[in-house]
Amino acid sequence: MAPQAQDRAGGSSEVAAGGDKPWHCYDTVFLNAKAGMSGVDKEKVQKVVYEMSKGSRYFENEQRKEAILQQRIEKFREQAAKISTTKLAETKAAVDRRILELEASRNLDKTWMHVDMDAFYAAVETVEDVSLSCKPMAVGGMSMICTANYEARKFGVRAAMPGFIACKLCPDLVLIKPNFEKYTHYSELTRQVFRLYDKNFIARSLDEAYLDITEFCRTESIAPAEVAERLRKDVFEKTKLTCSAGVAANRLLAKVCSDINKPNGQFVLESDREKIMEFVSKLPIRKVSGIGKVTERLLKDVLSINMCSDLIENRYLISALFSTISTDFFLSVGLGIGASEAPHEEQRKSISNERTFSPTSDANILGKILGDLAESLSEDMIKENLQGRTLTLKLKTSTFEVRSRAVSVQHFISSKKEIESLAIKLLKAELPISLRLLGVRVSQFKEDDPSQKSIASFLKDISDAAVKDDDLEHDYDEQTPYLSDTDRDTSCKHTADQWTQDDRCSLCGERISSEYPTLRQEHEDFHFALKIQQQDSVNQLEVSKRSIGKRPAGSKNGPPG
DNA sequence: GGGGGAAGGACCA
DNA sequence: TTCCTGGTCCTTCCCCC
Repeated sequence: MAPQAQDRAGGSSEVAAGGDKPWHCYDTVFLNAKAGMSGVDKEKVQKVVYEMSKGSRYFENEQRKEAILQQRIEKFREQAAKISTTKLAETKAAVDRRILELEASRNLDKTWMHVDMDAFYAAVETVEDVSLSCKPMAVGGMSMICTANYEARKFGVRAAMPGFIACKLCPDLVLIKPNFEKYTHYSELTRQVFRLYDKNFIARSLDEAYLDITEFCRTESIAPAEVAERLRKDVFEKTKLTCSAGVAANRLLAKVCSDINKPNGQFVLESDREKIMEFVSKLPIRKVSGIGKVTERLLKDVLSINMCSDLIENRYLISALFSTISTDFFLSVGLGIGASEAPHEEQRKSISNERTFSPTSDANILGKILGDLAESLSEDMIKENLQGRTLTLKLKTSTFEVRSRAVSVQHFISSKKEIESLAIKLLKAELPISLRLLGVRVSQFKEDDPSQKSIASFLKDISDAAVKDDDLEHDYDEQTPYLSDTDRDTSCKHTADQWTQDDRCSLCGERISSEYPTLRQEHEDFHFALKIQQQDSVNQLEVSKRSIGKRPAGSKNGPPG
């Protein structure tokens, strides 16, 4: 897994330098060449992108980020200059030991293939409308392009580029609206082929997958190169789409290899340590998945690292400057070591929904958008049977600054009302504000699904939890900011029909917020269960009720007990 | 000082 | 006139114990 975050940024110090070619200062991700863009007039593209962008709020924000990056680079340089020879000597032993450990973990017995469909969305559109085949075409809209065909790439048009800039670069560009149902259908056709080679293949997106072809090569007694050719032929016959493949001893290298002879090509890297080290010595760091624009700048500008082998040459400085996780990643890349075992089944960690709109500071409009987002997120969560206890509100200001605000509750939420109510609370704390994007995300999922349980097991669970932890008073985390005491839900020991209009229990006077219907529902479910379990003693049930909304026994996701 | 939540950011397709 | 969306992981900061 790639390390990310702040300590992996970098920079060339031309930010607002100006000069007679000011566009050289403006570095965006879509100036990075992709397959099919080798003959592009980079100078012209850079100039057009700069001219179209300068002065905009987006551009100003990019400059702000660039300035921050520069500061980080300077800080790193200062730190690097301060590292004494004594400190480096101390680092040396640990780093060399780590390299030996990584070498010991190198596995050359596996054969991985990375398959990448060529300009997938654009290719699907062309299969369905052959007249597009010789025209420059991109899938996307005026604000953003998802992918461009190879004709369009000749003009410098590529994914992640705004459509209006693409149209300036290529006035004859045909823009097609994305149709994800269509792409999903074709993706499934490719996956039917992948399954024949590795039934446990790892799908990374609609157009990419990793296949462990070790067994296939062995049982069929054929070389990996032949397997790749056969698979690509099968995919084409099934879909009329071309793909590229990379074969290597691990997924990190296989991914790099699939890009080498793109489009409609393949590259096999022999599973031999010497060959791998030679390959890595000529591999620019930016080609590695996990090293993006910022990390590349940091490594280049601070340590003059350009090729992956430079990571090993600079290993002591890297170790002294970066975190253990980052250092481990860089050393692995430098040695050409990557994951070669099948990964554990990955579980979703969060689910979200966001929307960009014309900048507005109208609280009513923002509230309406939040309501729509909450509704669609709730639908997605219900479809996937998910409930979570942390809600994060994402905001992008009209000046493109991104912020997030989060709140955790002690019960699990999934309904529109709960999501909306928490999101509105977080938004209110930010007003007045002018925004161009709002997003809602729910995380910290329930580990097991209570809807699958019988009422009896539900009762048993809450009863078990109660005897482990019986001092719950409030439904919110004690430390949660943004919420006053009056916002806190309070558990109650009485029956559902004793709630008054203002959600206060008529017997004990404690308050339950009407804004958290799940808790309320749980309460009512509990009393419903109470009626059908009349043989249980009142005492036992009161204990059970007090634990509703708390961490299930043994759960890692709950708040501290 | 360690654990955990919140915030921000890098990166990927 | 128009610079996305949805997801993961990492780091830093801060609070609490």
